[in-house]
Amino acid sequence: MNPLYIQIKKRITESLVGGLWHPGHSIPSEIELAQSYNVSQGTVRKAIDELAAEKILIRRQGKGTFVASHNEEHNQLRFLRLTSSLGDKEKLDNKLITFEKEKASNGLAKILGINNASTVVSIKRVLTFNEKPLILDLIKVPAASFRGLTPEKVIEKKGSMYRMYETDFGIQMLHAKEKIRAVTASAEAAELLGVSLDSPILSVERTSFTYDNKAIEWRLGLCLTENHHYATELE
Amino acid sequence: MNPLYIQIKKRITESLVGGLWHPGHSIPSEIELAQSYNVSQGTVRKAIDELAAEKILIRRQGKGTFVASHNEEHNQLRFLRLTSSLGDKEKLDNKLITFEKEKASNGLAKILGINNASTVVSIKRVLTFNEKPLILDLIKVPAASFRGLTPEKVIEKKGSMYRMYETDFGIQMLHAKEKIRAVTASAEAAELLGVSLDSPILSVERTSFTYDNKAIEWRLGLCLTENHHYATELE
DNA sequence: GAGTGGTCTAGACCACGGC
DNA sequence: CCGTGGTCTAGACCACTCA
Repeated sequence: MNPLYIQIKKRITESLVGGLWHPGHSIPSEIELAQSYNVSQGTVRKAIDELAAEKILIRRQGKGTFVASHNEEHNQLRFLRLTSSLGDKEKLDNKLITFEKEKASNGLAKILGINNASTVVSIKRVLTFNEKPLILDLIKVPAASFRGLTPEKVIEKKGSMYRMYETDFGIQMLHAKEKIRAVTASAEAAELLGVSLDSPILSVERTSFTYDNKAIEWRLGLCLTENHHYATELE
Repeated sequence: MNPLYIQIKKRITESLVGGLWHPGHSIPSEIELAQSYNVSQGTVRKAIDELAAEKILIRRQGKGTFVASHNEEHNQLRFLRLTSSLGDKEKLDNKLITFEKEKASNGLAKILGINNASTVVSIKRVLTFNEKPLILDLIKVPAASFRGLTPEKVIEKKGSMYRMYETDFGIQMLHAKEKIRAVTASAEAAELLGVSLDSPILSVERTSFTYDNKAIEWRLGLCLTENHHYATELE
């Protein structure tokens, strides 16, 4: 049998997945949870500690424990690791290129955990910083999970896809895996990013996950790294 | 005043830095530490919990708590994020190109936290996988911290620089920051890696740190990513 | 002042490793 | 069997937030 605090953690996660508690709002206090689960406060505390470490919950002394939300300004770019090498502040913008529905390839279906040839929404866009194109994104999400996703919504949200997923579809991005390569610009990428053919491009392939490691989005980002770099930390 | 467990954590870290306990060996049991620090076992436990989360200590139920070591086989490549896209097992090898001592530039001195124009050891090498060149590394470390570092040592250790730092110089790599870019192959890189001029190359600039965030090594890795990718996780 | 999370303690019992 | 870390509990007190 699993340790008690792991079971409590699971039950809390289930309440989160089930939508019992909502992002940005508080969950019951440790004492209340301890009573309703019939365990000691210390056990609830340990369960919440882990969820807080995973950034799924946020503790605030004196106020309570809250469901993490990515709506706040400073969280907008939580998953955007590309930063200016000069350290200047930049104005982010979003230009939609295409918005289509299509059948998922076998590989994509496997990654997203959906049936072969299920419908996916395919979005192509260019992110600009200070009016200059920097990233060409190709994004694919299961249509079934995002009914009502329209080109207008993508444009309206100005590039904050993950924020839109949360507010409009109740789907939260919790973590992601990336594969990074150096490639040369294709004809399309060269044109959309405004560089010459065969310029070096940083290719970032990302699969994003929500609760319980359920894949929810696949995307390929092609980034210019002349004045920017991808920052990461090894531990 | 800091919480007690933070103070205990600091005292444990000091013992590690001071070399009182050695990598791979066990530290005193929680009960002994609690007695010698005059705190409860729970407080020591919380301090060790954090150090274990940072992979500085390793707990083993029934055996004790050990100082993390990177000598084990499976830890060899802890900081090598480049993996084969095909998933095959590969034979790693190491070819030393140049080994020189030089004066640190101002930028490098600042990164490494040493005086301007201090002497650094500069190493250039090529890492091969299955006999094929894959990474061109340029490594710079403060000469003062690595007295006795010779070309022979680099060759002998077959690419495990961090292992050598630990066993031969008592310096442990704990974490690192990286900046990643896509660039084109210089004439030198093209020749050493066996690709054509202007091929796309993944540039990985790394600064590595030991205890207390002290920088200890700077390196630039130029990687071929035709059949490999750099893997990372966002959380 | 009431309620929240944060720290600290003391003690009980469990699970694992090695003698 | 003993000693280790791992879990769980109960209770005390502190620090912070807000009415």
